[in-house]
Amino acid sequence: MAVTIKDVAKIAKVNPSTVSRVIADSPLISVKTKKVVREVMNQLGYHPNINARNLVNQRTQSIGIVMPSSTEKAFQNPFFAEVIRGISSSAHNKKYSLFLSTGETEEEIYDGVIQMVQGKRVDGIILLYSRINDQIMEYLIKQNFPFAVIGKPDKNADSICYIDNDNIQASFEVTNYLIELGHERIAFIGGNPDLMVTTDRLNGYKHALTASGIPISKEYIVHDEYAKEGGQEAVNVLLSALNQPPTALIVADDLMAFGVLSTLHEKKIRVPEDISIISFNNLMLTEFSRPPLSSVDINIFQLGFEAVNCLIASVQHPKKEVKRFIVKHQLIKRDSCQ
Amino acid sequence: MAVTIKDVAKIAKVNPSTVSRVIADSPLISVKTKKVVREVMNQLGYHPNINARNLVNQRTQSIGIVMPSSTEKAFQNPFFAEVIRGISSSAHNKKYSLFLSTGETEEEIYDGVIQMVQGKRVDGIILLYSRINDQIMEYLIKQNFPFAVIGKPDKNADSICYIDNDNIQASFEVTNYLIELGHERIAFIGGNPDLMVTTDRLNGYKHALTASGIPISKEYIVHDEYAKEGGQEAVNVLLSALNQPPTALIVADDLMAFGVLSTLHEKKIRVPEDISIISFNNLMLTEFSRPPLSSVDINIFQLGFEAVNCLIASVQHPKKEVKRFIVKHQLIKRDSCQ
DNA sequence: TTGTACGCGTTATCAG
DNA sequence: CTGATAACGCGTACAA
Repeated sequence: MAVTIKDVAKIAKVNPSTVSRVIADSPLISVKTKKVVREVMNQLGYHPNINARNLVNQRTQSIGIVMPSSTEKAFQNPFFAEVIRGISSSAHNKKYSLFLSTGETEEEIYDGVIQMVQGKRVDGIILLYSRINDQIMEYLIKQNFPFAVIGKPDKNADSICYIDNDNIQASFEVTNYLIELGHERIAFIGGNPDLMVTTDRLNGYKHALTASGIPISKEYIVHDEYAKEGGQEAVNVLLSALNQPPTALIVADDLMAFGVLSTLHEKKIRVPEDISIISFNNLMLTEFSRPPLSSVDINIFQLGFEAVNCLIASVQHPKKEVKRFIVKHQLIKRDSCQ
Repeated sequence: MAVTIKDVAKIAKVNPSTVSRVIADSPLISVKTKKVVREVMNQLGYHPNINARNLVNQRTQSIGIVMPSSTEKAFQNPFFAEVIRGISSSAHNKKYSLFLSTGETEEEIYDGVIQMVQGKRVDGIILLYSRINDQIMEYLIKQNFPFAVIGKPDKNADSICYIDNDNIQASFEVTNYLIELGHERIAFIGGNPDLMVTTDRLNGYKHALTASGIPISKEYIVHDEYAKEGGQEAVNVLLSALNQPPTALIVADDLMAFGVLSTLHEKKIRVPEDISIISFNNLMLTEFSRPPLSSVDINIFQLGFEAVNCLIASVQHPKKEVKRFIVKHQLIKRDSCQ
């Protein structure tokens, strides 16, 4: 059995409550007593039992992280490693721990969240994605449980704490960049259309076209979730089936863009000579592709970092208005557009 | 205040202990009582308080995951997402939750582990990497705390529960593959030499050379940690500075291989015509590189999956001999070698 | 088959 | 400044 507060108390010849106060560094305790107690603590190798502490405090100093279903290909996107890095960094600063959701299906993850919340295992939750009609988000709202979303909620956006890029604007700029390069036949390859990030990027693209008087063609808009298959299929649809194939591609995600690049190469279509391509997220890998991929840096790390800050703020001051944060983006020009 | 076991008891007109037994589905309780209690539980929306349960049970049904320091570039390697996917899958099967270490420096992570262990926050720990003289591992051994390592421990290997590939053999095969293709000037680009995986892969390479009577040249062995800089520097050292440059490269990690590929391209050195290249891990991305990268599939998912199995086995039967698992590997030939 | 009583390790309130 | 005591929510011997 591990050493408890009582053991320390006994040896230090004080009451357990005194030891507890020493741990909390209460100013009520005399310097002398503190010193004695701390010595005994070190000597015995005392460490507080976190479960007991959580139980009595009614809070856990830990945050639940909800990832997409691990069966989804999206899970493997380095995006998540990077948000978690940001989350981890800020959480550590604020002395919070991280709890990971597990589960392969929607349903399993949903149940896991309920366990976390009702079981009082975490003080707040961060959703690493935002999609339409998400039951988890609805549940958290109904429970009035503190949470933060990375991405833009599909509804109730004004009462939800979320951290996002201005994806509409980013996509608008990207599209304009291509237009300025002289392109008019610009296609959009999106990911899962249920994700808000996809719709936002699509909308920015549409706005930009409209603003420049270029008609929006349904044939130029393709959705596909998976990097490889998506890449192949999208390219086939856009370049083989159309008699007016696009001269530039906007791809909603770097990973998918890799798939597209690879398919284009197989088809002996040169980038950027024959077709330009630009994507989003600016993963570390974009500089290694051939040609190096132009991409929008969305500061993934900061998304995670600020999510924790916002969440903790709303955990500590549940009444205050919800915090929000828009993380800056930046178009990184490499060699995939001309 | 949330609904507790007492609330349920009161309404169901039974004793709290009876409710507790119903939760545990004790065979002592009559079917009738169970039904009544369960109805009340549903009606009130009862969920057990996990902290209270952890406290009394002296176990938490959760596993601590220790990643490399988040400042290290290695953190971003998709390898980790994939192990965690495997861990998550098995953990969920076995009703275990996951707890993530945070911390940027060595020291912070070490402290975090101590908190987890002494605070009784987790029942066991999985180390996602293995390197020489790891203080965390030494601590866990000293504490006799259940843990599993992904990779091979540098010492006490026979008393530690670990999950690994046969990296020596894998590297041996890879090297032979290149030798069979007719290469004799084969270089090795390794990662962090403190990692066991690096040494194992290096050793397999050396064995194979020796077995074929090819002398081992120090000039052909380069270590570099980072994908990009590593790629550039390694290529410079090997191809520009030597008067007998290698005709084939074995790279210890796909990510680094990307860096190498990119640098080679800048230098207008063709792969595989001018130089062959092969690497390890078979990340999803390897098929997108140009040329698609030959790589060793090490079944990352399974590494994580089995790690949980081994760990839980040793949590539940601390006396039994430690479990081990060697995950199979497979050489995936693509187009980067000739 | 169910109820009683106690303990798990802390913190917080109230005396002193 | 410190001690005694009552929670926190649950599980489990022991009793009935």
